[in-house]
Amino acid sequence: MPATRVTMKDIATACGYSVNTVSRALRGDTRLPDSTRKRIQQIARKMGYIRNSMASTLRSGKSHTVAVIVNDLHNLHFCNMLSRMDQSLREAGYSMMILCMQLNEALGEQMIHTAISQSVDGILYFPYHNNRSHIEYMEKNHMPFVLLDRWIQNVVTDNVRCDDHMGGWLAGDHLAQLGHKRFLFLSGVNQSSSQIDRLGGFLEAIRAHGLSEADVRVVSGEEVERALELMEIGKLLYPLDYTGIVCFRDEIAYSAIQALTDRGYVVPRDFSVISFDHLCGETPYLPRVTSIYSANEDVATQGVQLLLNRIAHPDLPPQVVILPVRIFDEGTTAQPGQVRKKG
Amino acid sequence: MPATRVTMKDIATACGYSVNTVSRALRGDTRLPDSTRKRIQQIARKMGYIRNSMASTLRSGKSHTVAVIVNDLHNLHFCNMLSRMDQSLREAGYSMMILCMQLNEALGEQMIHTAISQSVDGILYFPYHNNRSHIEYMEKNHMPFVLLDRWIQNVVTDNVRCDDHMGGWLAGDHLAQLGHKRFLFLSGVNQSSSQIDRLGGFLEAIRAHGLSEADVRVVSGEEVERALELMEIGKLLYPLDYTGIVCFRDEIAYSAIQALTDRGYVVPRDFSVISFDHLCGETPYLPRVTSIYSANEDVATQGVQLLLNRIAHPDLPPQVVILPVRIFDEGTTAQPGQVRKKG
DNA sequence: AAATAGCAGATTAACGATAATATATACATA
DNA sequence: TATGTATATATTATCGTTAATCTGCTATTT
Repeated sequence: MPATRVTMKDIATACGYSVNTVSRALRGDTRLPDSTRKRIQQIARKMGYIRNSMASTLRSGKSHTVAVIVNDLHNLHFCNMLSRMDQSLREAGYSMMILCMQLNEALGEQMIHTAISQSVDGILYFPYHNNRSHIEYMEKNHMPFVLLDRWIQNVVTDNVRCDDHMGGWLAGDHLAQLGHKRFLFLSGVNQSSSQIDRLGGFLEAIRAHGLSEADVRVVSGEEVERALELMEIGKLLYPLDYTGIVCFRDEIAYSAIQALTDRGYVVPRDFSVISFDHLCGETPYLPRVTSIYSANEDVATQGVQLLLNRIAHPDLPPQVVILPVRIFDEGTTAQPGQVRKKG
Repeated sequence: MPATRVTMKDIATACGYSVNTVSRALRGDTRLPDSTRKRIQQIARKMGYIRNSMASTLRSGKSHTVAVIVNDLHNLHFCNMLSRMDQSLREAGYSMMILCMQLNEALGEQMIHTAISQSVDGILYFPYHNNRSHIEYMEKNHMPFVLLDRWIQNVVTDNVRCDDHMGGWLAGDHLAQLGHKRFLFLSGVNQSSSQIDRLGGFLEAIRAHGLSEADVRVVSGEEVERALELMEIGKLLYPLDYTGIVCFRDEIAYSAIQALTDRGYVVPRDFSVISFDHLCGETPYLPRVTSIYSANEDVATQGVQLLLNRIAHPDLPPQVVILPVRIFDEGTTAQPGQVRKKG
């Protein structure tokens, strides 16, 4: 084995054709006679040839690679979607490059920079905060992209997300119908569109049941502070007689239920807990929480679809896909009982 | 804004230097006068220049990118490590490319192929089965690589893993010391070195307590069959009077505890459960299971270290790092009580 | 038989960067 | 003054591939 990689030139000399003919044979150009094409392909295989994508991309301008820019690899919600995207993209002949901001959206521009530098054909972007600048950076560089999961204020662009408003409405309607009158809304990071929509839908639903915004206490905190906030649930709840707890995402619900259980409360006897994502549907070992399911796999596949479409047709008008949601009852909600400490 | 990307040539014409000088300035070559370098850098920034990595890699032969080949993105154990690796690599000036086999190791060769095609400088490889062929493929192509988490029979190469034998020993010693006499060992996929080592260590420990292999029932199953297998725990356990359950990884333990609880058993009163990974240490919302902690973050950082070292010094002798393990008691083990159904 | 079209394949010129080499100037040395 | 040395920059070749263009040759048309 030589120390350097086999190139098309090597194949060309080995089989007596020109480099160009080898290139076309290996790309499956049908304008070559079948016999020639097959012979070259066979020799290439025998020589262990591996195409140099750098050269190919440099010359052709197409990398057949898509970057996915994501916030956090610890988050199962994201990981599940990444897995699906990887599959969809591979099926379409694309590679996926994962770029992770490690919860620090300031790195977002750097990630986009890397993606452009690597000549990706497009970007699947999961916005975190409600931040325009990264969008503008992609636009400035003529990079096709699709926003996933959330929307950004005043940005009209390709976007795939779930019907968060409807999700919030379903949660509110569910709890109100059970008879709950006061609520704790444990939200995630401020200013994300998901949070605004879910809360909005929730309020709309309870208003329809004769309740008002005054009956909801919204607690929000940065990811890192979540645990701390939750430690105070007991304090927040008891004097105000909340019985319904709405969590912005399942992980918050897990922690909330844990905190409640640790304090001797029983779910759903003392508190009803409802959440979003329904992670346990996809990942069997996770705790089961009544949750609004938002078809993550569709966000992934449709996102890929939209992006590939955008790459092929840069001048199409922006397309927005809003996916339906439904509620999965896993038994963590019930009619309100009396709120009290056990034992 | 022009429709095409800004190149070094554009910068060169804009500032009156040659392309070569621009290239050196942007790479921070100190043999250029400070004034020139800074001026060029500033102009480049103002023009929104983004280096074309394809061209750079093609010419220089270095991509400053490392591929991580992993099995499954749904697995938190992997995701946690990916996150760390991403961090370590970025700090060292490298990018990370994640390639996922989707639990199908047959795709492994294809992943390596992709990595080589993308001119990565090295590969961090998580072996799944005990399979030599992929290793040989990397060697044949002179690709620096480090095996992570597991070792492969008869393969001597850079390798970072935890002391699985000691881990198994700790688990066995812990349960035997509590007084357990019969065990169920719920293993993951067959033939992985982790499983062999953990089981080996476990057996060694219980032998030291006067017990034997006959006291252990090993149940193994492919990932996909895990759920099914676990549904039979009740059947397997009761007639044979097992009280100690060792799970190959935390997710199996979660499912096992769930299955036991569903059947009316109480952990640890009826069964002691011990496991490996201690995921709940890193991911707070996960169920707490007494578990052998294997310093995942060190596997990640040391793996990166070894690989970068190997890239820099291809002729060093192979290096193996075995990381220490310790037990975290989360209260799912206790002295054996009577095994019986509740209610 | 001349003109045309189609085919198989070769030749040449990029893509955008970096490495190797060359040049021109300024200054120091003998 | 001639020579050497360092500095600052330019010129040229090259990485491996693909795109555009070109050359023969054979077969078909008129």
